[in-house]
Amino acid sequence: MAARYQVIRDDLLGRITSGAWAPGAAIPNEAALAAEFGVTRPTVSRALRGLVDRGLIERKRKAGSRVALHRTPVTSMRVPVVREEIEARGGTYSHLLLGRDIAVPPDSIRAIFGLARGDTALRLRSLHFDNSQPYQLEDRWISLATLPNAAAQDFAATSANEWLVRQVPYTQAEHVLRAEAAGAGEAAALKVACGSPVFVIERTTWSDNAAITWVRLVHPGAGFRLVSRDDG
Amino acid sequence: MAARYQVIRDDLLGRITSGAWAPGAAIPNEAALAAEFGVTRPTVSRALRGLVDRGLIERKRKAGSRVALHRTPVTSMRVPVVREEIEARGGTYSHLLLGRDIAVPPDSIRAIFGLARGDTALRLRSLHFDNSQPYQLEDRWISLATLPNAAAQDFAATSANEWLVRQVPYTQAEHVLRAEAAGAGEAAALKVACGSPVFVIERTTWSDNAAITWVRLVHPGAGFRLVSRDDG
DNA sequence: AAGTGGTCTAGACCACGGA
DNA sequence: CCGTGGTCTAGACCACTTC
Repeated sequence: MAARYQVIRDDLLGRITSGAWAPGAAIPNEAALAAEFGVTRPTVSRALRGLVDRGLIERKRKAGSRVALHRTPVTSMRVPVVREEIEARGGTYSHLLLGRDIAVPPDSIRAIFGLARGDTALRLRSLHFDNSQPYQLEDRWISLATLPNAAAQDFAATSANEWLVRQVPYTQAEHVLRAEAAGAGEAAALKVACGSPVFVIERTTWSDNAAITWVRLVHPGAGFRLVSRDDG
Repeated sequence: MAARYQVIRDDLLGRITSGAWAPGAAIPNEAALAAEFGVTRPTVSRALRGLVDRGLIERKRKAGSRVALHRTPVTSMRVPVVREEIEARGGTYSHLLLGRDIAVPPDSIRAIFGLARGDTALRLRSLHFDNSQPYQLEDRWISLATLPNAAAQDFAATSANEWLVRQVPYTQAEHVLRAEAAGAGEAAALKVACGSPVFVIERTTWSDNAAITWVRLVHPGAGFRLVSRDDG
């Protein structure tokens, strides 16, 4: 069932977590481990690569391998697609297109999209509902330089996010997470008190170094949590 | 410089992002790609594995490989170590131990630690400063069942987090991120208005399925953002 | 100079799962 | 059944880094 490189990886993982190999300690070289486990060196190499990917060990040629001193606390985070997130909970998803226009974006967006002064982009504002309750307020800019055919698309039926992922697989993304006080407009749309805490996600998405879209997602603070789970 | 498997991986990545291979489309099998690039099959396999890890393609035996339809929006998130985060910005880090006692934890913590009713754990409350400004309020429980020697440790000098990562490399972690309104005590400690938005991180850490610690980190909303960057 | 990890080959066996 | 991906071997060459 389990591949040999996985068995070896987990075995070595156990030596680290059990403390048998303390942080900073040297690890036998690949040849020695290959002999110990009765496999060839490439197999050991693959097992060790898994530990490097998790930030558990550090390797240098000639110097050898060591248990990492400072674990880089990197976890994988899943920023949910609204529809899937809601339907996974058994809720009913719907959304409403609040506004759609082609306009000159603010300088911050302009810089991200690499637009010249006066260039325009597509702006969409919409509201997502979970069982008719406001769940997320979305303010999105789409680069028409990268996706000219977005101008012809009607986003009333399919949401912008669903349309976009179908168009271009993204290669890079950046998320900024913040807690803010709800502004007047946001509070009204989300039906919360003005000034109450909201969870804000700002996501910029690139495909092959070309910016596709920038979006600001606002959740009512009380009704939203982002969970990330990082398995060894 | 670049390894052949990397060159092949990036070449295939380009075919996907350029749209030459649309989402859902079939990819030539490993043998065909090996012939095309003039390498052996294991090298192609490694290149494709990189694309699977990024969620760009899906593979099934016999059925072959396809460009993924639904990109799983998984990004890696770096939850910063306070000291490093502050010092990286050129700030001066300091921290203050507000309280330390051995007590019976609330049921939620008890369940995570797997403790019997009435069992105790170590509780630490501390405040972290960036240039003498409150940066983060920390409320932590440490399982004495897993780490009995924590009871003998003085956490005034080294912060709990720094001590812990030196003790046990963790293998699993779960983060819950939320926006909340500051409570009275929190607001006072962080020097913000009561009810103003705060960014809350709750992290549970396990080593080899044994819970190590649970911590609640509260940041003033205006002064904190979490950035995650996912490179292709 | 020499040890270590990084990669690649040529060939092989096998498990899975669609037809 | 049998094509496909998943893995492993035995051996090799090379790049990097410390000695």
